[in-house]
Amino acid sequence: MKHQITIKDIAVKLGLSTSTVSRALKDHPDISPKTRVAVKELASLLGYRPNRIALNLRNNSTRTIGLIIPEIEHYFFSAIINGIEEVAYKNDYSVMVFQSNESYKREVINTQAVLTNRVDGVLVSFSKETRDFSHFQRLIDNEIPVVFFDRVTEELQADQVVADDYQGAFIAVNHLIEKGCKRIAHFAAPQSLAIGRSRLSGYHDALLKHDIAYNPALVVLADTFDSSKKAAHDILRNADRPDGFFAVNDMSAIAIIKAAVELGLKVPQDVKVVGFENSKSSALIEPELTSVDQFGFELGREACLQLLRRLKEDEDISEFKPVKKVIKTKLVVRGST
Amino acid sequence: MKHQITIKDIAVKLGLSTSTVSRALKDHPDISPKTRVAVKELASLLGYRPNRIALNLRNNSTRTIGLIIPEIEHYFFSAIINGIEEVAYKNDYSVMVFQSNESYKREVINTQAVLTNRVDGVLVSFSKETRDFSHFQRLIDNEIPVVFFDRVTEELQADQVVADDYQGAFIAVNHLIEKGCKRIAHFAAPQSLAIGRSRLSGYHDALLKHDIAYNPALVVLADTFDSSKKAAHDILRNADRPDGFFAVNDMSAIAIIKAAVELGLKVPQDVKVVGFENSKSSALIEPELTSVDQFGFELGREACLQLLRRLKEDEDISEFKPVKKVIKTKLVVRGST
DNA sequence: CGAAATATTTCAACCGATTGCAGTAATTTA
DNA sequence: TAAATTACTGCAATCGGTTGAAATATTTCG
Repeated sequence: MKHQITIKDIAVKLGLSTSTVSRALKDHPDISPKTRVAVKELASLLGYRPNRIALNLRNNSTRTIGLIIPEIEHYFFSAIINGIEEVAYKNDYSVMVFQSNESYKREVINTQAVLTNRVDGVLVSFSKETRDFSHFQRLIDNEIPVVFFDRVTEELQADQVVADDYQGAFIAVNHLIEKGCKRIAHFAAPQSLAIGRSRLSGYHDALLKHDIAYNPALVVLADTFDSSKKAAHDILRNADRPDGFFAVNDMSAIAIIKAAVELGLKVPQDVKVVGFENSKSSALIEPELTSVDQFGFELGREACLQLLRRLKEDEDISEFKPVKKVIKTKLVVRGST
Repeated sequence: MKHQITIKDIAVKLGLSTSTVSRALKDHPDISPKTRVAVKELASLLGYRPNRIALNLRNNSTRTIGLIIPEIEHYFFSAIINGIEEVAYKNDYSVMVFQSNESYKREVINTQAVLTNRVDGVLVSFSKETRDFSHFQRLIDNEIPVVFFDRVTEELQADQVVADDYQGAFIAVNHLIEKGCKRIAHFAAPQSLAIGRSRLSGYHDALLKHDIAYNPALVVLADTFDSSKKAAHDILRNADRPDGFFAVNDMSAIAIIKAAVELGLKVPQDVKVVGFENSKSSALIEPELTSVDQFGFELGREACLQLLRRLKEDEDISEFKPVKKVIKTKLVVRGST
């Protein structure tokens, strides 16, 4: 990088001290109008921009937010990043992105990276592998505000922003029942994730409400396209195949539709399918997918706003009360049900 | 943030000077083994981590890359970010993400943001609105290496990494012709973008090769789902409707398929469609979409690698020779042709 | 044993900007 | 005209770490 114009350059050229220049630039009342004008003119002439790093050092703040996320290349997460960046931008913060790629080990390294980069706060959605949270505890111990979103844990004293997974699952399954489904399967996420548990629980309670017995055989661990396609093939070949599916995400739901079509079944006549996410893809497939919108953009916004709130607070850690923000979900009904 | 352990804390506790501690931590030969061990032990006991910001200030480098991108919430770009983050991570760089949201004005602000954040280098794919490039020239004037990817311009002396748009378009249209299409429409991106021009040109030349006259009426500006769906409806209602479509991206292609289906046309029997991107969605729709894979992840990797190369160089700006890296594309044939 | 050589540690300046306090100049007041 | 205000401006320390040069401690050797 070229030599950047510093306050000293301006000071030397005008025969002033750096302190005077500094004060002139920020309209300090002590500085005479003449000096102030001269300094400002020269500053803009030279294209002076304050060195943020020097300020960072002095203020012990970087106006930077660290974002640790499983994978960017996934509609839901990219929508979240979009929301986060939007709020950060409006509040003059920058966002540093770190992917864990669903790897616990890499996630630990990511937490070290946000520490070295001295970000002011961190937004986290942890990996599927993560069971131990001490690397996040380390951030909290350093009094770096951490807000978890989507993938959260009760094991840490930290803010959470999540979609209302339980409610979303409940309305989805309720919808299937109202559409006449009697035998509803659930393709679930790992039960180590709260979203996995909440969605299963919503599924369970919606069945109960309609006096349908909960049948563990109809709950399958399958949250990717490939695993879901395979599982759907298997389960749909049974004589007593399900007439409805509630999938933990859209990819899984789409895989189910594809499997059903491949087996000569008609969607929604023979099998109805509901996804979770309301991704762009849900409107593209045929039939279009009924899905629970979990408002990723909103979720990102809220998570970032909550973090900014923490950053503004006088952090009296002894009085810390974690906040849990739940974003209501909404069923978007389309052709698959 | 809590008080972070500094070199001074260690120095005071051991009755040493900060210089000794600093040297001990980096195995400087001047330091006696006894001191070195003592310092290192205390450092790890206290959980000392060097303050990156102080180093940034001194070294005038942040080991941070700025990324300016139209929108994160788009498969192609998120794949690129993925590739970039991957390379940055392996080389111990961090990535700061700035969205332009396809807005020129915001893009200008983004370039200022990367300047204030004193990133070491910048990766850019500019907005559809951008006609004037002086904000990027400002970065270059500051001797901050800039690498453009996907959306590039010849107006600036800067490195470029692009997919082989011409070749991709050519093989796509060639494929349509070989499949029997006689009347091929092209849904194009704005001609202000190089990708728009290159893909049109590939389309044009593939027609020529097969002695099919180029018909301007078959070239439509439509690069979003909605605009493409509308345009496809219009053009497919004509008596002399096209029997093949080459769309500038997958969203556009999918919209065409949807429109065709809505009009009672069969894909690929009545109309064949090729997209560009090979996004996740292309394999989800029915029929699955034939598409030109532009390897977003690779493109991101290469762009970041090129930037890192520049960062390593002794930047003798007078001898700067821009590099243009072209990533070969590949046609992925599926059910839509 | 004392000087020279070597080993180890400290001093002080620096990176760029901020800010409390001291200092100087200009103006007002007695 | 001298003293007291007031208006400006500069000094120096600070943020945390690095590094050339100087200082001190320890060894080595004649």
